[in-house]
Amino acid sequence: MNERPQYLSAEERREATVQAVVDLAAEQNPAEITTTAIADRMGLTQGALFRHFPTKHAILEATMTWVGERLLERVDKAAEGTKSPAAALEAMFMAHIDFVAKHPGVPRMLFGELQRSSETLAKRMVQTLIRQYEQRLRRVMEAGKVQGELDADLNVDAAAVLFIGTIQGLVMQSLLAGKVSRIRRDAPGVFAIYRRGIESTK
Amino acid sequence: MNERPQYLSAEERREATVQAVVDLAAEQNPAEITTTAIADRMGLTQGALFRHFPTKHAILEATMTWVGERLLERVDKAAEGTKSPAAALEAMFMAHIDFVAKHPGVPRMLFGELQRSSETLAKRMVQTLIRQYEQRLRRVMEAGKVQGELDADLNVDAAAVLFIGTIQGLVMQSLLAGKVSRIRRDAPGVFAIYRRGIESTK
DNA sequence: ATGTAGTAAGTGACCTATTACTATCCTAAC
DNA sequence: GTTAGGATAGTAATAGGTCACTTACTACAT
Repeated sequence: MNERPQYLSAEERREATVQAVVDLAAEQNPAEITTTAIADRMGLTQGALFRHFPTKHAILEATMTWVGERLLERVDKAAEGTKSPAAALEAMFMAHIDFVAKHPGVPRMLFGELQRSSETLAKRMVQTLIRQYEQRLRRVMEAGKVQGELDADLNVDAAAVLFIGTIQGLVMQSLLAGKVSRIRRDAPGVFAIYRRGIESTK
Repeated sequence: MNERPQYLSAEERREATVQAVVDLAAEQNPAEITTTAIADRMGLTQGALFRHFPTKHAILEATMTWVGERLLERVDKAAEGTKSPAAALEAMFMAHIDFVAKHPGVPRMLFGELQRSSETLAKRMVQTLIRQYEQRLRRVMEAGKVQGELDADLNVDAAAVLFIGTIQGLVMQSLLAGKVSRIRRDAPGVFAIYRRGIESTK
């Protein structure tokens, strides 16, 4: 047991801070996360955070970077091991659902950041993230159209919007029920309808 | 011209206050709407609001009541003049999109209220609203299954979740682009995919 | 011994709500 | 009609709380 206070390096603290934010966002309204709450969670005093980040906003930016990297990495990896575009889409969906179920605060933070009136850096990062995500979706869908798995007349832009909306709907449902477990439970049924909407009639 | 200040009745002020909140939510982050901002919009001083509402939260509650009544009324009316369940669903969707395009702050307020950690009355009202909405959707969909327009094996609960998610996705897209007009523009394409996902294969 | 991680105690900005006072409206009596 | 006067809508100022961020100092590591 190490009862004495243990000083961490700057990079370790930055990493731990981001983790604290992601965890807190799962438990409470992301908009209401204060620097005091973050510091408490880490066992530090509030002022200590400003040794590693110049502003609270910089903490949010670091968190967005973390989220973006992790989410895209997981979704990409899920798509890699698949044999067809339709299978890739389903794998991406399930990987995304898995990520959201593990970090329920993340989609809420993203949505909250998008609502900001001022053009903050964090908001810009979220916009970039979602655009990159949509680009991946469109690429897979185009491949699916060529291959014949997906409807030849499919509106790929609309399908990408709906893909993300599908997840957003599940997140909303989990907020309604107050249970994160609903996301995993309801995901297959919702995706089945989505797939039916984009696949070719065999 | 009436240059002199004109006093309004209590009920008129309550109505005007709700309108101010709905309008402000369209322009800025609903979470950042202050009583000063509401009062400024109405041409009053901040303290005057507390003549008509005991707390800021009471203002939000009144706004939620307004939103719930208006939205359900419009959706119900749209469904009335239709000849089939599938047509009713499309009319409900378009009425909802029309409402959201006219009041872009509304879905953002609802989602933000759902995120509250504390169990506020306003949060409860949003939960009730969405449940009532889903109930209407399920009823129409069940009728569609009986009639044969919708897939006999359709998971009605999942379809209701996706219906709302579809709108949520469009709202997110409008936030990404910073243009409310995208909602109306993209709605038909997105709904086409949704309908394809739930209708019976002819 | 020196640089860095952390603390404790502020500071000023902003926000909700209250209070003491003023302006306007409405009604009833003349 | 005019007007006294109570009821109500509104103002200005401020109290009290919370929040992000700063500063002066201390503990720790190498």
